[in-house]
Amino acid sequence: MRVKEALLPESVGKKARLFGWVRTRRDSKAGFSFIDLNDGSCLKGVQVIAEKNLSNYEDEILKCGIGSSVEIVGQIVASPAKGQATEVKAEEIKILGYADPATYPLQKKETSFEYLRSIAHLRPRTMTFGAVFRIRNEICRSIHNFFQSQNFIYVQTPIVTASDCEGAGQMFRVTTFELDNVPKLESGGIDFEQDFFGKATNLTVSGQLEAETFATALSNVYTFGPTFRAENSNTTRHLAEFWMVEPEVAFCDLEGDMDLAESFLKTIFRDVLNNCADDMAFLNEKIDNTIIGTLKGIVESDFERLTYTEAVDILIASGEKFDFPVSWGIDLQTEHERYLTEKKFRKPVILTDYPRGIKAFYMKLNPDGKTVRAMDVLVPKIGEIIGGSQREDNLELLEERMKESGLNPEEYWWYLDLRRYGTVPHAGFGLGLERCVQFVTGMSNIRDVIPFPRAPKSADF
RNA sequence: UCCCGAGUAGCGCAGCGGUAGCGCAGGUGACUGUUAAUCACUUGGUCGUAGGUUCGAAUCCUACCUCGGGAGCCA
Repeated sequence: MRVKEALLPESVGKKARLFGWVRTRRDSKAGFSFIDLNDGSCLKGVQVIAEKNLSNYEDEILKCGIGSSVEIVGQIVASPAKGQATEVKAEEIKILGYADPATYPLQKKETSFEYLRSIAHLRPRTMTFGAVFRIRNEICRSIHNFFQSQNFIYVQTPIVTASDCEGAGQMFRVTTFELDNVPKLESGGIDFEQDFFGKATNLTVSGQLEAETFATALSNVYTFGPTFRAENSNTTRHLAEFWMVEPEVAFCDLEGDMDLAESFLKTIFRDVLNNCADDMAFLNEKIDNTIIGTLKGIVESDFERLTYTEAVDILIASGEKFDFPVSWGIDLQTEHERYLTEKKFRKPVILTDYPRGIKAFYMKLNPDGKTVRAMDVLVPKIGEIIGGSQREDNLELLEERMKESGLNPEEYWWYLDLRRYGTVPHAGFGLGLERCVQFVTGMSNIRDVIPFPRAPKSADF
């Protein structure tokens, strides 16, 4: 039985065999101890009563402190004291593994997230991280449910890619070369033909282009996997390795894309509110007392939708003093996005139709020739949580945009084939999983919502 | 990468030119159907690293390292 079940009032009267870790132990001279047992199945631990008539009470139970792992067999009874409905009257307690209280890094007291990052192998045992990672799991389940229930096909796109540029950021090189002896061409360049794949390869920065190939065959698809960016970003919302969800939908325009993104986020938030109530209540109390209210508000209202041009007009007319002045054509700064989401509208905002010059080559050109059918979903505090677009489905325009972006269309022959043979309007977006978890949980640093964060100068564990 | 800020006991912090302190954790004892239990006593630190200024540096200066916050890049 898991602790979660042992806590239910209807479990009273049942016999239980529980496994878990000791959170705290309180001894009573009256001849028994309270053991707070947690197994990660839920936020709370179950209170175990260990009486001194247990054969190993003196020499084992009184020595098992915080962090020790135990197996407990006992009867679930109604608790006579406040604080819990049930407790376990132990009949047998086996110590599976001691944790020396003098050196065990976790304490009963709250510990800084900064320090917990340095013991990332133990931090899942804390209340906060347990809650965060149960919620992260619920979000992942919700993501799959959302797409599967609408007959999207889950496609696994490659992690190693030979596209030398997918339009997004610095990439990690993948090679089997000995770095102190890299084969060179006579011209002095690197001879990638001798490398493992016979060409230069990198870790993927996005599965989108590959997902498009499946969308133009299976209609509705999504990817969900790790993504890598070698940017030297040192912020609370960037990682070098993160997880991204990328739906791609054929026969869909930007409006359909926005509708999908909005119902997608609402579904995730609703599922978390419904299925992680205890964990959310805990985080709402300890981390950020606005998260539950914010999520409920979002689920019940419509996202604000406006064009980039309208947003620029609003920002100019706002009278706010921005560090970066606003004018049509600039990329919006964090301060501008925050004004829109946190001050002006106080809810998620979808911005569309950005200037072509600041967006990726694959986004569909509007008839005005100046803007593209892009959309960014912005949320308070986090900023961009989803970035998407309707894709350029016109062969000539796409080739033109590639050249404009300094890309060689020949290297993307397979991508262009999708427009050459039976092209269709299609659209999609990318959701940064960790940013979503951050937004939902209120955790301020993205490194605290992924089990083992990878960031510049940081790849421990 | 840029701009700030911080590195002092296992953890959280104070001290900011004159012989290193508090809370929590750990240890010992008392007390108790307890809830981050409580109370008393107690162990524990070449003050991030390397230089420099000074009679004297945790404290002032320089460089470096690491961490945090903000910015850029983005998800």
